[in-house]
Amino acid sequence: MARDDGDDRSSKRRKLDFNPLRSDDRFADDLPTRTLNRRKDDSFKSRNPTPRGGSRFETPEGDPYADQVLDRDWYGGDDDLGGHVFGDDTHNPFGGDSGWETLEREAAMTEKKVAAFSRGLNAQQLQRQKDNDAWETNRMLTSGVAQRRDMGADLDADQEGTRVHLLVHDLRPPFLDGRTIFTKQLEPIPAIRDSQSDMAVFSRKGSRVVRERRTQRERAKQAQAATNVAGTALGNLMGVKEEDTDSALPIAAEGESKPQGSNKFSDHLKKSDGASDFSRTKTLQEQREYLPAFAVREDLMRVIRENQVVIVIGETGSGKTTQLTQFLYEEGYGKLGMIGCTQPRRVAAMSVAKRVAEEMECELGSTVGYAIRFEDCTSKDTVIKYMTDGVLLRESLNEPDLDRYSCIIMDEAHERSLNTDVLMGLFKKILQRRLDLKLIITSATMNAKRFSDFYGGAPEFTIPGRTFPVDVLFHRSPVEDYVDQAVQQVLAIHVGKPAGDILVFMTGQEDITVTCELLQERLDALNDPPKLSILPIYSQLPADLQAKIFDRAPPGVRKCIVATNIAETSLTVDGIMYVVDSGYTKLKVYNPKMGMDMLQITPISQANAAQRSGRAGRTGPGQAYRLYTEKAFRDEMYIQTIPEIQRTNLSNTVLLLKSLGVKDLLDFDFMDPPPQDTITTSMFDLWALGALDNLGELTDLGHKMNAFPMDPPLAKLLIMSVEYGCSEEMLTIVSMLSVPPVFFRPKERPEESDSAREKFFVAESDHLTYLHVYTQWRANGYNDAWCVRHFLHSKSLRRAKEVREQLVDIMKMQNMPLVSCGTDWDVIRKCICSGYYHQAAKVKGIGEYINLRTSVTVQLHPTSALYGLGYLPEYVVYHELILTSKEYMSTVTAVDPHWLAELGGVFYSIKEKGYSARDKRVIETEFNRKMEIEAQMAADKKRLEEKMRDEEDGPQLVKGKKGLGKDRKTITVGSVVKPVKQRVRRGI
DNA sequence: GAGCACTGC
Repeated sequence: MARDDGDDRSSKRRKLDFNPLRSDDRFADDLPTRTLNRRKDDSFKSRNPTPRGGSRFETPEGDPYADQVLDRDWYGGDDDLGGHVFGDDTHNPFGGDSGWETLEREAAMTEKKVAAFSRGLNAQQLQRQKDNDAWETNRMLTSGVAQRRDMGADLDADQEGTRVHLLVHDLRPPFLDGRTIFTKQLEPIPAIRDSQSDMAVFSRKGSRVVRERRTQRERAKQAQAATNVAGTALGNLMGVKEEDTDSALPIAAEGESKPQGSNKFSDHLKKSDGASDFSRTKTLQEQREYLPAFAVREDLMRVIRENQVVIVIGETGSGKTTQLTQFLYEEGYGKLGMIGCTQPRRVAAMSVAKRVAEEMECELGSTVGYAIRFEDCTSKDTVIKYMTDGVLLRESLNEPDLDRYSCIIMDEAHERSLNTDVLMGLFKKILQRRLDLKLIITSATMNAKRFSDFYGGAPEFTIPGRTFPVDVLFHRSPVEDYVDQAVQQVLAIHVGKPAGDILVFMTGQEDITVTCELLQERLDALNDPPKLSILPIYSQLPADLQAKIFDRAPPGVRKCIVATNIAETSLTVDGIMYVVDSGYTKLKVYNPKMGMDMLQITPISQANAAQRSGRAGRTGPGQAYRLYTEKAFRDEMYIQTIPEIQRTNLSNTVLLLKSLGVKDLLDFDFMDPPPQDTITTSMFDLWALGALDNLGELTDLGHKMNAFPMDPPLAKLLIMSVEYGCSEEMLTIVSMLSVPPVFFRPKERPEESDSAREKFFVAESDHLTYLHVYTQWRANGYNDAWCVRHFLHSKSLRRAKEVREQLVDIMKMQNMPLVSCGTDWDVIRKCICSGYYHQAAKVKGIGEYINLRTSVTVQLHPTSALYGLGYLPEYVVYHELILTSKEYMSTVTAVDPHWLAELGGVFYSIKEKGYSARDKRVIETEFNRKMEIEAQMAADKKRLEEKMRDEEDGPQLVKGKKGLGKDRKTITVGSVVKPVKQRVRRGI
């Protein structure tokens, strides 16, 4: 890149004033942390309970309220846990309206509009920007980071008023011309069963008390902002010094600032002291024999001997997960190959393996081992291998028939994780090639028939469970505000019911916080209330606070755990006797039209409800209070949650299947096929990235991308970074993007954490900001205490380090060199542009951008490094869109429009007045490229159409003609594919 | 000028 031309104007009008790759002394460990003490101002919130909450429980003596509430509001449903009969007509009842939120799209942008948006600022804003420019120029010149000549050239360019305009082309690859079907699921699948139902309406509206709290907080914040400018971006720029009041205020995370070695599960498992009387007094063998699975062992083994596929219905407490593998081992299956058992979660794979190793009295990693990402605890002696489903899926890439295994158990298959579903489809074919392979699928009662039907009527075998009865109580009338009602219910239980802990299911962090606050306030308002220990839990909560829910409460104190879904399957707390179920959850749904995932509050499914209620019956009989009517349960909830494969972005999966040799996705036997829209969007994205060619076949780039366990755009960044000579830096950026957010922003100290974050900003790029954070962390010895001081999640950073190490290994294996570009951030930004050009946006207004291709208006997120820049870069690319109150771009980097045209030639070309010689050259090359692309597309289209004609002549011969059979022995299709309407082409 | 359930490679 010619930096000295002076006409490379839009991208680098600002020079970075520090080097993200050098240890920066502002972050040195020994500097005092600059913090603010805001606690005083905050406190009024918690001392000021709502009048309503205060008065309701002030009954003079006793508390008749509790029983009264129960009598009025509750009755036993006829659906106790044992009595549930779930039909198998489960998914996709397409009754009801679409649950998709459709956002208005702007009409296609005309060229005129493009021109109008080119500045997107009014006169006043322009003036402010000019002032800012002048000020910054001055700062840079005086600080010595910039030479006057550079700045002069930039400013001149601005004054000339020559702007670059991008023209946008709406090209689609020939294989996605709208006539091809890829799946049997042509219609989208609504996330909510009936969008007009009470629960759907209430979930859209949200909880009133939560809204009230939110506005209260905002008002308090405004009041604060008025009296204090320090701690803001402006404050920092102006050099406002803040008092070091840190010592007076221990923050929540400080307590865990002691160095924590690693994220390895083995470390976490040591502290589990769940030893019951039973486990202390009985030998391991006696414990095994006590399990229900033990009693049915002979029958089960016979069924497995006689059938290739068996569905095992293992109820909670049956011991299936630990015993099945051992039975198979004792039966001799281990001599024929490994016995594999997949788990949907890492912790489960690890802890179950540990338990089985103990029972078999062998070292973990010898006969019994486990494999999860970052930890392969197996050896050549391993016979019983526990693993996550993702690990097995990756193994199938290298070993398509899974030859090393004699049996595979897919545990918890009813959860229908994306990986499980893909494996299910793969097994359909594998089993036909490998008649000696045994497949055992374990499932909860209600899904068993689906699995059985899928595998041609495989036998079902039930292992009884060992749980206690749970009384299920439905609310009499629809509950409009689930948070308020949940709080009332908990208090009613607390004051009116015998001892036993309470578990409340909420949707997310905000709900949980409000619930806890309200509970405490209303409890405090009671006259001498019994003691209640209120404990929130959600995954984002720091680990030490999470651990508190497992501590036994002191005598006479009741525990009340307020949790997200995390307590539904991932965490099991003993001693829960009461469950309060809000009936809602946050569900990730994919909107292919907008190409984005969103988290939507939705009513839970009946299966979720059963799972939640069941949590009350682990250690004794329990009660479940459902904050919805029995009618709502029956009519407004899906029987099963829509499987993940039908509500998520599938570019990853499509890429995987393509490289597994699945040429025609229509032929792939999904238990529940993903919707057409989702597949076409995913394919389009892959094509736009260059992973699929114009005919829909995997390209070399696509093959390479498959080696990396991450989303396709990130994999592409890594591959491109080798060409650009910045793979060291890109490895870090990609790792940071693959972990949960690193910036910690506690509600109690928003300003401090904001200013801490701002200190890491690299102008014009959030990607580079991440690089900066990581390099600083490394420069400070990967120190946890340093993270706490700078409001960073050390857990995420450590995870990023692990991811990075794994990616380095893969790069080495792929013979991709690790090279550093030193301090040339333009190279990194250009490389970023090469991976994200399909997600580019142009400035439209203050903090507002418009997606170049889709014309969807998107916002710059206030946490972006570009926000406080003082001006808005004209063109940006972004990592992803997140929908909260608005559509926000998250992780944004400013780019040069020339880069977009050069790298994303399929979509963009340059239109420009006042050409310089360089621009002319660029434009000519781009024009030639464009012509090439168009010629290629036309040729491919012709080829494709010829192929299509061939196929219509002889539908049954298609496979041979497509050349599918050449390098594979047999092509078998599990079930008969329905004949496709003529003139509609089959999938590629 | 804001806030994101849970997994997994």
